[in-house]
Amino acid sequence: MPVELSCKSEYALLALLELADVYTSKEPLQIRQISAQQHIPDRYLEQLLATLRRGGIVRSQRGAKGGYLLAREPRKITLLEIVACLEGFDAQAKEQEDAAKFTKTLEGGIIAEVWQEADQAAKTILQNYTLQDLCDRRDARQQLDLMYYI
Amino acid sequence: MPVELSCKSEYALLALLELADVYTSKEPLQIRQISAQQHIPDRYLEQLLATLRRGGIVRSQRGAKGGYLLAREPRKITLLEIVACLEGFDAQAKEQEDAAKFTKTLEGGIIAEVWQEADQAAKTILQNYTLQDLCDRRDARQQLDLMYYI
DNA sequence: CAAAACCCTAGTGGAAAACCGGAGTATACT
DNA sequence: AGTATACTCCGGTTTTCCACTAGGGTTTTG
Ligand code: FES
Ligand code: FES
Repeated sequence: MPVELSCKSEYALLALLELADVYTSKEPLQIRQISAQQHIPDRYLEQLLATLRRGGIVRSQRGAKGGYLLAREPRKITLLEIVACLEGFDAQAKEQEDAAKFTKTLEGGIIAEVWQEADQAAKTILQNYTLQDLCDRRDARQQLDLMYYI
Repeated sequence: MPVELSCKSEYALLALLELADVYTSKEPLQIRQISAQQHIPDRYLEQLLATLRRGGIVRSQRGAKGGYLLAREPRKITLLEIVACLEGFDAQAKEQEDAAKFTKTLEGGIIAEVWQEADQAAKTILQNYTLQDLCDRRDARQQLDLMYYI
């Protein structure tokens, strides 16, 4: 119940998985291709990729034959970093003001502490997964499904 | 970033802390008193307490001289139970449909799995805190603040 | 019976999230 | 150089959700 998976993060992860698949080719992937493949509204995905670029997770190449590439190897990109990039900036500010509001009262401060502990636990999980891990896991699953099919 | 603390949960926890304080007296506490003490909109708190009652966390006594009491000792009420009661029912349904939507595609399923793992980690934290723990922690903090003041 | 409390159900307002559109800018290819 | 392509910036719209409000009903006390 407590951990949210926003539409934003989901779209971004799907897009990054696509980029991770073609990472070794060094060829950029275009918004259109990704949005068609993963059924994501292209104009919206554009915004997300721009945010990821500003966050240093993705590189972009402008002009004809342009597109997006991962800025680093999939092994070096954690899920926490991704979601922090997308929701982190304003969310972090939001969190600060929430903490401030709560800490005005003693009880509120205690509650905020416990919630931060829970939050930290969830973050640690996401910290320990990389894009590569997701790819590997998906490939393994696909193999398994194939074997069952036969 | 990922763990939400909704207004609902916050209000409910504050109210339950009040109830926990007077638990031994076996005297019911009224909505008005709680809302005044913790600055919670009374009409809203009413709904939350109703939900907590349906969830078996709180008992109510109707009529004049009525009010609310904890259904069990504070030691036997976990924070997870509280938040699950408040956001759980529709959130759980929501979660199911999300999982179903994601699992339609292979990538979506993988992502959902990871998120559930993170969610589980956060839940475990909340599972291991009871209302009594919060009270104790608050009291300890209060003592400390007092000592610094002197 | 009347007052005090809880009990239900619905509805409102506003903010945030998701999504769309248009004009601008860089790049590649001919 | 010129044109097509694709990213970039920024503003607007739609939709969804949440905190909150409201009104009428039921139970208990005295
Ligand atoms: S019920 Fe909300 S994450 Fe499981
Ligand atoms: S930034 Fe969202 S919980 Fe810490």
